[in-house]
Amino acid sequence: MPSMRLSAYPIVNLKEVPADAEVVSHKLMLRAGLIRRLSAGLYSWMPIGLRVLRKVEAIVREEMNRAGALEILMPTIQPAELWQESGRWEEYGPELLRITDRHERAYVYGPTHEEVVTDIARRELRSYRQLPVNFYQIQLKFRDEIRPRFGVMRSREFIMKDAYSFHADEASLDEGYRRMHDAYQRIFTRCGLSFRAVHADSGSIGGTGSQEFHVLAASGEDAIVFSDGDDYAANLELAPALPPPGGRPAASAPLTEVATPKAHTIADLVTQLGVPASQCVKTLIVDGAAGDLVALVIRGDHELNAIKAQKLPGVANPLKMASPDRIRTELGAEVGSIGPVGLACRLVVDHAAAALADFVSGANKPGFHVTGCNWGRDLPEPVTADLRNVVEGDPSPTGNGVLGIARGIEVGHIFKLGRKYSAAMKAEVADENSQPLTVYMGCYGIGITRVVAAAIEQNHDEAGIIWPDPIAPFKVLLVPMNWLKSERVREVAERLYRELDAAGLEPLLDDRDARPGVKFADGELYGIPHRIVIGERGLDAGVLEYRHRRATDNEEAPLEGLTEFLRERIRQSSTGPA
RNA sequence: CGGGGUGUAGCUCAGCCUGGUAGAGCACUACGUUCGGGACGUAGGAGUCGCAGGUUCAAAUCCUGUCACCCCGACCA
Repeated sequence: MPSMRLSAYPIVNLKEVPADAEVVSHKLMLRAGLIRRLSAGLYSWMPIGLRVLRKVEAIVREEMNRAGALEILMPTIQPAELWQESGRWEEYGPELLRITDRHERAYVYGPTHEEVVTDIARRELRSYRQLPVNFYQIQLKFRDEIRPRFGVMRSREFIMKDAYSFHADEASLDEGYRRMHDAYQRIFTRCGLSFRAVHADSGSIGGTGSQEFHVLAASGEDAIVFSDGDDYAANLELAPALPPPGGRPAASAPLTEVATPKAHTIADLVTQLGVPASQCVKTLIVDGAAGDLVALVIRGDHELNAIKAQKLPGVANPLKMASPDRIRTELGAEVGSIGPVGLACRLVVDHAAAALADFVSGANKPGFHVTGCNWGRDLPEPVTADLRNVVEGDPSPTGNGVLGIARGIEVGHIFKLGRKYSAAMKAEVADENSQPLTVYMGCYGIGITRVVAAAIEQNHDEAGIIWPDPIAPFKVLLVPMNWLKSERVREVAERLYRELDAAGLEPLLDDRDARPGVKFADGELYGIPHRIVIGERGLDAGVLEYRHRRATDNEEAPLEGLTEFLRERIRQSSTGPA
């Protein structure tokens, strides 16, 4: 990529951030002038931002090619017929931007390309001997998000690398999936990011296996569960909560009704009755699949896991909380004082709640709760299930170690699709007996634009961005002091700029007539990892000053052989992500 | 979609309640001083007050409509 002189760069960076920026990456990208907003969820990439984007793309492209995938480019606009054929014209909902051309023909602006690529496959692929094959592209997508936010992190238009593999059998699909998994590991490692591959819910796209790749960052939107005992990692939605070890303690207290005026929450109970939340039980009423109601019982200190709950037989999917009116008329209870005792409703009890003795719950009577409640004595032995989110310290489902929870930003997702699209769209090849064989598919995405934002979320400080070397827009920032007046500084700076440029170290020369403080501050905002200061002071001693963006002190750098010096520093800072 | 909020200079915002013909800081231009951690002075340019209608002698300000943008919301038992 070409190097650059800042005097030729017209984009002014901002001291104050536009009021609508909430997350750091959005603020910093705006401040540094990497992106500019055009409209809700639509951003232009400015020169320096584009450089970063291109670097990520280049790494992705190299690793996809290395993994044997073939790059193609499919249109962003797709005919509605394909979506009608796959069934997603109805399924996809308002996120799908539907457009009509001058002939009143229906199109969509593609939010993803399964249909188009499957269409390519069924036209081009004739024989099982052409399999397996993996087509990928790096292309714009559009998803009409209800509420685009966080800048480029959740925008409506974004750049995605999407790959689709086609296989003759499941073993081949497994193998292709594994290759993509390995390629993703290499991609995010090469980007210099700290990340985790986690087991995921395959959700609406369907299919059998799926993993998400998350960049770890405190501001991440997703909770990721991982074990300290092995490499188990999963989405919070998916992590199973094991039943507590050991049996249930014996009942020791009598069932007692207590007045609890104005206690509507577990927190109220804790303060009014002086019991820990873990001795309370909450009873949530949800719609059943058959139009009935189902009561879900979990411990007071736990949270309901909607994904787990809606997978229960007899529970409406998607999960829907019952309306207070229905609860009143059909169960004769008020929200806020519901309990399992004597409730005229099917009960499903979380393992942890089922292991309680002498617990507290609602009395199904406004203003009253019951204490000393016991399964098998005051009410039947419960039907149990896993209903809750795991919490820190729960045992790992693999049996090794305990679980911790971290936050992550989803930047990649790999799926085994199976035959969902190939069957719907008749993507068939001839098998060894010339019989039609419906192909197996996998799909693999990386949010390229989101990777850029995630890299910033993970790597920044008060002063600005700290790019990992491999995706930094420039590797080296040259800051000449007293640029206008000192001919000596100017000569050295020019020489070094040409030298570093020729060596491929992508220098950015700050040749603006600006005060040093401004140059330093801007350099830190931009996050250029390696900085060289050229000043009279150093030149007198025959040296330059070097400082890594993460360092707090300067060190000497040689005037002669600077290229080698920097190569070594770059090697060091590229080896390990922070 | 429901609820709330905001549209005034490139950016951040004041002015609106109580109508009288538009301001500050940053940014920008010119000159001078300054110059190793976001300088200072002087002078200056820049705004259809989102848009349309209405009320009024007079509207950024009041009324109606409209558009755009932002925030919150399905974990309450």
